[in-house]
Amino acid sequence: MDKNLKRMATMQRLQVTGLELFYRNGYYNTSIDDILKELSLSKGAFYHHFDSKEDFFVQIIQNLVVRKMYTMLIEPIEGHENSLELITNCFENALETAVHNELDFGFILGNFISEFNGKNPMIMKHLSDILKIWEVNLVSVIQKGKFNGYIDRHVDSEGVAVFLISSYMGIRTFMVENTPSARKYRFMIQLRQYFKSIAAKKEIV
Amino acid sequence: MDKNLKRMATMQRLQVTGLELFYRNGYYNTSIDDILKELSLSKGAFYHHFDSKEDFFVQIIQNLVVRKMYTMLIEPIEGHENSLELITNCFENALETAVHNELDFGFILGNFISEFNGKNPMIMKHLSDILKIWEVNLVSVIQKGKFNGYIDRHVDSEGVAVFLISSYMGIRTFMVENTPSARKYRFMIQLRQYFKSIAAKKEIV
DNA sequence: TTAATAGTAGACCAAGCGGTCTGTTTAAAC
DNA sequence: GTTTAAACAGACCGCTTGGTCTACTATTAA
Repeated sequence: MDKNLKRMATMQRLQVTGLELFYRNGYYNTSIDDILKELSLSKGAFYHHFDSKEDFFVQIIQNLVVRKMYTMLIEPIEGHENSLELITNCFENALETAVHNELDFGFILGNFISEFNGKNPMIMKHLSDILKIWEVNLVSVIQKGKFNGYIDRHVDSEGVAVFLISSYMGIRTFMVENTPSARKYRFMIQLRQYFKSIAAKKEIV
Repeated sequence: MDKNLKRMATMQRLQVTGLELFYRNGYYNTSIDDILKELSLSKGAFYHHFDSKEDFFVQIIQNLVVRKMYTMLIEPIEGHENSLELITNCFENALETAVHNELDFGFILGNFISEFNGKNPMIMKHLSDILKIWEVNLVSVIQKGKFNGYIDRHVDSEGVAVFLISSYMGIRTFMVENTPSARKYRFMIQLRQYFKSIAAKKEIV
């Protein structure tokens, strides 16, 4: 095989498995040997491709996490239809994959933020940046919703974004603890309730 | 000093410092030596009082965390006044202590749940129990609010509780990441907005 | 005063960690 | 075919971890 392709393939395999394990067991609780064992690779291979465990993790964030974030939580809410409906569907889908215990990149962020908070400012910076992307996109979608007449013009777009991100990260933590499907269901109903309250009041003019 | 008093005092000191460090650095990332160093105590002292690190942690949960949970998040919302107002004030206060980086026991729970999820079912059970206490109390307060005419009788009390716990744990994670005070402010406004939407509609009869 | 025991100190251990280093295999370049 | 460098294997190192064990000290009961 072409050397460069082989390099890419190995790095990709390491990163995918790495994220999987970091997600399941946490960063500090996952050893490099754990990842290597899963792939039947050696220390030599790992340190040939990555400088350190930290460098490895940062690359995972920048490659896998950012990309998935876009496809799961950002792209689905872009468009010119009803913003609130788009966000609702997006959350619905994201939480549904979470019910089935698949990788959920909104949740991953929250998890890692708790883990690295106060310990590794450099990694925190990277996590913050991604969260910021999500936040900025939410704000702009909400503002679009105001212009399009779907959302009440008096609401604070920034505030809604903060509230949405919070409740999403929160329900995800709460879902791992017990009865994920039932909690998702209840959560979505209350989210719709909240959305109704910030929707534009019809024909008051 | 009386031996039994001394025993209690040492155990208490260990637990308080232990919780502090576990909260700041995580359970797996805090060594027993870290705690011992802080108090200038030895391994001998520790293992004379506790069977293991795990046993130590469980005792912290059962003593400190449960108690603080009551004083911070449960007792403040008991009473016969407007439930929604009580909860609002309670969240306001709890988040304010969080802004000042003090121990926040609602957040502690969320943090530990992420950390132990899938790793230590026994500890997860203990954390779940505490969360359940919070949840049950919220539900009963909300139901009281319905009876008292403060909350719309059609809302799902269980759902509201899920939504509240989620958003609380979520905003706490989000607050550690950046500008805690501003985010708290924005969050509270949206929470009030949500509360308004589930409040009993006045004199429609 | 003495015997017994709770409390404490800290050397020690095996296991696991991130990371290094040397040697071997593999594949592209000539 | 030979050379060269990338890809990989795995022994090894220094350090930290949770936990044990033996010895010393302080306190209480007799």
